[in-house]
Amino acid sequence: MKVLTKNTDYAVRALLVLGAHEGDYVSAKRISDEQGIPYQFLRRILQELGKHGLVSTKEGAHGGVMLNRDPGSIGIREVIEIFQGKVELSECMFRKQVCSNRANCVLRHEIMRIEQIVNREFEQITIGKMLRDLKVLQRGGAKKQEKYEGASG
Amino acid sequence: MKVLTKNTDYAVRALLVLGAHEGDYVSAKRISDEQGIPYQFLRRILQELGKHGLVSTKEGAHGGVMLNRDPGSIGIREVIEIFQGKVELSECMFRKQVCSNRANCVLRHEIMRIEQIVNREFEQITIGKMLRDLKVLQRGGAKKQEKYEGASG
DNA sequence: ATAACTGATACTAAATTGATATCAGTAAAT
DNA sequence: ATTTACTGATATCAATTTAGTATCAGTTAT
Repeated sequence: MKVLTKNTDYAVRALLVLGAHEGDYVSAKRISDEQGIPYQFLRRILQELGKHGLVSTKEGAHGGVMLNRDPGSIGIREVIEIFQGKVELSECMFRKQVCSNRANCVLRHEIMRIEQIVNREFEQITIGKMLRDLKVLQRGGAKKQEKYEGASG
Repeated sequence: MKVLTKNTDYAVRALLVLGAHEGDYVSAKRISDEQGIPYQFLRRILQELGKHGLVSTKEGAHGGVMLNRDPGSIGIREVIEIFQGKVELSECMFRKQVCSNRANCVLRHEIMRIEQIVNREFEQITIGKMLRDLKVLQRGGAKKQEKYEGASG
């Protein structure tokens, strides 16, 4: 059971790159190369992020994509919702006979409680927070490296 | 984004029915009818639950399926893992260049922390707990009804 | 004019999900 | 012993989702 799809995965990685170059337009090509994300796939993802206002774009040569929001305001939850829809555990796991009184369904409450926890947690992981963590890693890391240009798995 | 599939949904509902008839063999047909679950689909689900030791089965006339464990020991997490595999947010969202130092990856830590929260929560919702909640509902509910034999949505 | 870009779609392959169908075997009731 | 009510084990299928590719048109810096 994989919770996050490639869409979301790639989007987050792209946002991290953009966050590391705030104020600059970065081309899809470059992000694709640096992150090893299939180019055309990434293109669509970036366009989607654009439609949702997370990034702004500039056409033509020297164009590209630029982060349009404070990295700290972009939580994983938002990205997930763009590409995978709202997190729902089940339409209603108990909509059938087991739970006849849907309105008061205690169990449904239980499920929704977890949904809220998950959403809150996802919301608290922001691009900004991730960038800070990455910087700590890079400063404290064993071997020095160019920004995102290393090649390791 | 739906977290729980029909497999899991149906399995939980079946386990609830079985939990309400502890010690008795209940046929797939009956569960299917009572819960509105497609018969053949349910059959496979019950067989799977059998293979994992959650239920025991009895062939032939008057046979069926019986709960093989204490309802309180069966958490949703276990059911999810049987039908959807372990809950993983992503193989490793940051396995590529963004996170070069995989072993110490702080972000991965963050993701795994959420995974643990989700798993813990799912684990704490047990068939036993659900059954208790259902009984409270039924005692306190507006209209009386036969055990699971009503028909409402 | 050309190279380096984005916008917008159309398309495809593979995997997953939900569901159905079939045949064989077992056990209780008659 | 035959019928009826069951499970065991698979095979098959359609729809949807996921991941990825391809194409054409338009924009901008040089």
